[in-house]
Amino acid sequence: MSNSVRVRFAPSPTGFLHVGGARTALYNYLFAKKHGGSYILRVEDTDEERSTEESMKMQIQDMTWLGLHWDEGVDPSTFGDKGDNGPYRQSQRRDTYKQYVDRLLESGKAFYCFMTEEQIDQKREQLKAAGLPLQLKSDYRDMSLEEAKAKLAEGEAAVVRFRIPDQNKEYTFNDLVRGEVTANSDAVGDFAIVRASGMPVYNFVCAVDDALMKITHVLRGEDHLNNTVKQIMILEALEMNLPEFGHLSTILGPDKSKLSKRHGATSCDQYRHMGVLPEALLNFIALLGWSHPEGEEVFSLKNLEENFSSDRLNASPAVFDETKLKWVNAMHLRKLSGEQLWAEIQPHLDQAGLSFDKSSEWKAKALELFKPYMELLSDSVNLFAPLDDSKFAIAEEATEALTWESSPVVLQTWLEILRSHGGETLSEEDFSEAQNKIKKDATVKGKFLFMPIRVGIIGKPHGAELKILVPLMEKSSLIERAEKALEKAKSLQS
RNA sequence: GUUCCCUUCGUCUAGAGGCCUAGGACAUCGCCCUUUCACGGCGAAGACACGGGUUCGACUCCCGUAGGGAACGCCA
Repeated sequence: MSNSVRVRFAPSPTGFLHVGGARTALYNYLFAKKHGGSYILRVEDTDEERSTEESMKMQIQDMTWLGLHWDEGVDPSTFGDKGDNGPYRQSQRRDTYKQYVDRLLESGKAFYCFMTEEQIDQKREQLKAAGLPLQLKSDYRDMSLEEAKAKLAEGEAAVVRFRIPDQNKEYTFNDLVRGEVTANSDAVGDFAIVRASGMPVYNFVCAVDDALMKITHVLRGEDHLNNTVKQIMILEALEMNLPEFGHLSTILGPDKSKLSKRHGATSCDQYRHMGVLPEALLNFIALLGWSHPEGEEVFSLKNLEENFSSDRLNASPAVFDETKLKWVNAMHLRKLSGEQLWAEIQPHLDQAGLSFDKSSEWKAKALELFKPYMELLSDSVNLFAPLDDSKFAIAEEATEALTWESSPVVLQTWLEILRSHGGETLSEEDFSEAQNKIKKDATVKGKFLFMPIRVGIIGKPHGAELKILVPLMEKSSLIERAEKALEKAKSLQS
């Protein structure tokens, strides 16, 4: 029944949340929403060396930032358990795993293996030399449990391995994104399910937990495709229910190799700091391997929840194109109200040391003006910098305009108009009038009129429309700037 | 080495045998708007990896080849 759908995202806490992980999380989340099911967050921290509490918290924070909230799993605020199928951190489920390991051991479907690393390496070399698949068949696969336990009692170290069937067996399953996938049992060796330390290994815990947590659909990265057979074997050996599987394509870098750090930013955290909105990131990654039924390119999470379906998932790998991400971000930026946008850019302005003690009307107006120029929230820094008096400077590329013969006159006239102006600020009309007056008095037009004024206002030859920019500025500030530009212009004349 | 997966414009993709003269989006280029830049509007250029089948007909189905990716761990 559709309302019993249960999916999970199961990251291992060994670093930041990668955009690929975020996409897997997103698709699982959407799949649950679409079917009115549950979305579970399980933490796969069985690697005691690499897993850290810190990573888990960062990843949880990133997922929360993205707005991908889960129904069950590690609680995002207390980091305890939320839901009835916990604990949700595999490191806390060792007792549970032990029962299932024992079952396999007792039924002879798993065994203790005492091979040393050297012995295993040697065996692999032999297989390689013979041109055979690198699938290990342990020397201990037929040792009785009693005998093995005796060896254990003597203090010998052993891992537990799953016993691969002797005769080749074919496994096929219907992959949600790839259709029928077939694999043979001889494509895998006697794989380890418990380390010598007693901590079980991924393929085992993953399979067992999916069954125990009643997961119905497993949507995960393509890199797990080959693991699926192992997990099916475990589940069958334990007579547990099999979930359905769906293997998502890999996300590639611009050079078409798997997206990695050398390609630049790969973590959600990095994109957040660059000034990408969570919904924009979600929007963009959703399109990496999935397409909207209506062909829409810009949409909200809500829209995604309503329109997602796994049959529009694409099996081929996709290149992560930052240029398009920025465009998507720009589109989302523009949908925000002035108040919302200001809240988003505030941290970026703070970081750049810009501060504006202005009314919310002023902020909204300024933002309305700057929106079309923004792709990333961090672009606000360059946009707003001209409005911060403490940051005013005549830019290098502005000097040419100041060397024109007519420029000092233009600036002088502009200054006089400002000084004789009554109010504290200039309206758009005031500025238009001013421009016309300068045009007449200084007898200049075109860029000779326009450019020096611009430089006298923002210190740069390019930028937003002055008629909207000027009303955002204090007259006193305009005067000060014009004076600086005039001074510079005069010095350049000689 | 072995196995598995993938292959439509530069990039993301639409396409479930005739609707395809292969559609859209980003990027690129041109024009318009604009006394700057951007936004916006209009337009251009740009792809079915290759070879065999199957079929009246193939981007769509099958088989090979090539290319790319992944897996073969006491990592997940």
